[in-house]
Amino acid sequence: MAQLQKSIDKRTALLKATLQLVNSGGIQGASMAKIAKAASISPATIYLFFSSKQELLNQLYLSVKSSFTQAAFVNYAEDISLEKRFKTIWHQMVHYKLKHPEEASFLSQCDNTPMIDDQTRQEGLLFLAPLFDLWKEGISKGVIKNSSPYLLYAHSIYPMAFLMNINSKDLCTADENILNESFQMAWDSIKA
Amino acid sequence: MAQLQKSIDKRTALLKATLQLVNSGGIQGASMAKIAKAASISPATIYLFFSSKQELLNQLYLSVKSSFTQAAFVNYAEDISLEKRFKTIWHQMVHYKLKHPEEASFLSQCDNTPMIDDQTRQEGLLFLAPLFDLWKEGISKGVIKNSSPYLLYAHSIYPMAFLMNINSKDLCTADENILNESFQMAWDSIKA
Amino acid sequence: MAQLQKSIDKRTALLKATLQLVNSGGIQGASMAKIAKAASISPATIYLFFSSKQELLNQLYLSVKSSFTQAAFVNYAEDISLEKRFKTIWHQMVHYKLKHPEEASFLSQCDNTPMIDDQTRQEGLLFLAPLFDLWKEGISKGVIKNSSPYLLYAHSIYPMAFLMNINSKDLCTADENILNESFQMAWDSIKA
Amino acid sequence: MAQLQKSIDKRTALLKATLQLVNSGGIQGASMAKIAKAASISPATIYLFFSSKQELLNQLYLSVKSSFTQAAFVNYAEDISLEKRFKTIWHQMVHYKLKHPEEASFLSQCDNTPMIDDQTRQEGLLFLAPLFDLWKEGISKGVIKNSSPYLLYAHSIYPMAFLMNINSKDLCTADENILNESFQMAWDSIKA
DNA sequence: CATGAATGAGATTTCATTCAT
DNA sequence: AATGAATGAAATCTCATTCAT
Repeated sequence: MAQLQKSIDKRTALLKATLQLVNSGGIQGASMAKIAKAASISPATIYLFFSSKQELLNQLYLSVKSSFTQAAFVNYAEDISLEKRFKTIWHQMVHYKLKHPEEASFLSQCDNTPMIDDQTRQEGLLFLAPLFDLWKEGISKGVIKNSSPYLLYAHSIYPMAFLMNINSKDLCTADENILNESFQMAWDSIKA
Repeated sequence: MAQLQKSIDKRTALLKATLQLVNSGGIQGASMAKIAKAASISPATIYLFFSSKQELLNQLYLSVKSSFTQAAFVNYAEDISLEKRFKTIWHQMVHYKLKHPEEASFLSQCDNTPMIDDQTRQEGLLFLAPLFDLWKEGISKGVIKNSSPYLLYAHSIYPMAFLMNINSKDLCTADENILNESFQMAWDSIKA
Repeated sequence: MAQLQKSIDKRTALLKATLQLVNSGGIQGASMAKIAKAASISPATIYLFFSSKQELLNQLYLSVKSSFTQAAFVNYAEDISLEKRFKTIWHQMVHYKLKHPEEASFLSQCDNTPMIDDQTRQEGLLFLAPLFDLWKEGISKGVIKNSSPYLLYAHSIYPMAFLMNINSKDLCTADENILNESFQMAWDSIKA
Repeated sequence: MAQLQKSIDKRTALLKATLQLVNSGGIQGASMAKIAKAASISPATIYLFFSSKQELLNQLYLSVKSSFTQAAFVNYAEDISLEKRFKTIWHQMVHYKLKHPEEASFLSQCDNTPMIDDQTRQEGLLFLAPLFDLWKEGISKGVIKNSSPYLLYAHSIYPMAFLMNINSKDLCTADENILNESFQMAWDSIKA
């Protein structure tokens, strides 16, 4: 049991070290040697947990995506209006990204790199199922535009990434007002 | 004069070669050696035009961004309604991205890589001045929401990138209907 | 007693696994980790039986050489003509190599690798004693050329390896005729 | 011209360094780093001449094989008896191997390693064409056994490798007498 | 006795960049 | 101005071996 725990800890330490290194120097900057050193293990040991750098990054992607969506869908009550439910999810997403800038930045960096497999990306999308269901319900109720979930995502969720980006670069501070404005735009774009 | 022309041609050839290589193998895959070979010059010669790989990529970024925005703002008549002017710009942007997938993909890849300097990114935004002016006009006329241009951009232009991404991966075909739906969402999000 | 048997079984499994792995991927391809996995034991356990990879290979060499020569000298009757006795041995050797291509290939691979110690190679030659005795007898009877057994071996036995090699690469099929021709050459080369 | 010469020299130095290292420590022992150091260049520079370690070894194989066969077929007069011509070739081969033990040992090590491609091995065989022609002539004249050249090779040339092996290990000194005996065996095995 | 976990050392290969010409 | 040659440094990954349990 102690052994298993140690193993899990090491895996976690590896994922964490990778996250930080990608954050500070990009995917290129996160070399296996640096990751190993940051996790206080030998480079060779990484390969006991992940068969390649690609797999390490893909696993990290899924891990972060999972953590992100879990935060997004917490406190999810079905007994309130659809708009309010969407608003809750949206704000929880933003809140997560503001509170975990490393995770947010990592996910952004993954958006357009060939290091993340298409299949892994697909798996990552599955975590969004509750949101997709919400939209489906909204469409059937005539509250949401009858469009592909991809389109709804592109216009109501994807803009967050840009917002976080410029926020982290001090071009624009994501204060309460800004966030409310942004949510309003998101909602306006998808509401029927 | 002939000398100067030859110099410009080489620079152009370098930028083009880089664009294609980044497109087919990611930024990592575009090594200086490959770029040199694709442009039919010596690796050493690259450094007569660009002081480093970073600068080459930054210059390419500005070049593509410029080409993109030029296409976006062509046929720009001031005598039609503001919505129609925005619609024209929006569709011309989409049209450019569909017609120049390499450029579109390159810009996407640049969105979150540390290879592009913040300063260069800023310069790139300047090309969007006409759009920002349009929004300012719209705001003063009460047609556009009174928000930061960053927010307006995040919600009405940035979603395109996602759309192009999934289009290129065959998850969703960007046909006429989809584009119209997407524009509607963009407009709904920013209109007052 | 059961313990001892289990120990012997493991040793045998290790040798077998090594043989197969060397056969399919060369000596380089047979890593200790793969050998362990193929023999269903832990890498660390190998070192309870063999002090190093070198020793494992050397032991395997002796084991295969022993098995090969045992097959060669079976049914060895002293009451027939010397040529017929040699012919029997020769054909039994060929037969063994054709029937056990993994063993044959392994021995070939060992011929010129520094992984096999000179001393072990010497020990391997001892298994050929009956053949050397036969030659000594032949020499004294004036039936065999009065040469060093090394020379006799080089010309009458060693060529088999080449034959098996090209047979396994489909350059030449070792059918009945070919084998008879080859034996005739072997005999012609050493007969007085 | 000076540049070209320097390039050729470096290639030659690389081949030579590889030959020596393979000779002293086996193919495994000849790491690219050691080869580079022995040739007094950077590891990266090797790849300007050979695209991989495999190719380096294959090229070396062809180079040595070519040098070996050139030595074998020098002073080749057509106006003497077929047996004498064969004898000349045979002795020149032996002479080369005795004088160039590193080359001889390298060729032996190549016999059974997967690092040498089948195709390269085939190319290597082409160098033996004059010998194969000689045999063909001998067969048609009824002087040589009517067998496949592979068989003739296996019994008259291949034994040399074994001889050189044990010679280099002081098991048996390849003096004049031994060589004459060995040639006699080679000839007896293939003569009609 | 047996092992899963761990690793230091080293393997091959790549790359952005420089330098002599 | 232009370059082919060259490279130091670093990348990913492997392997024979050990050790705490």
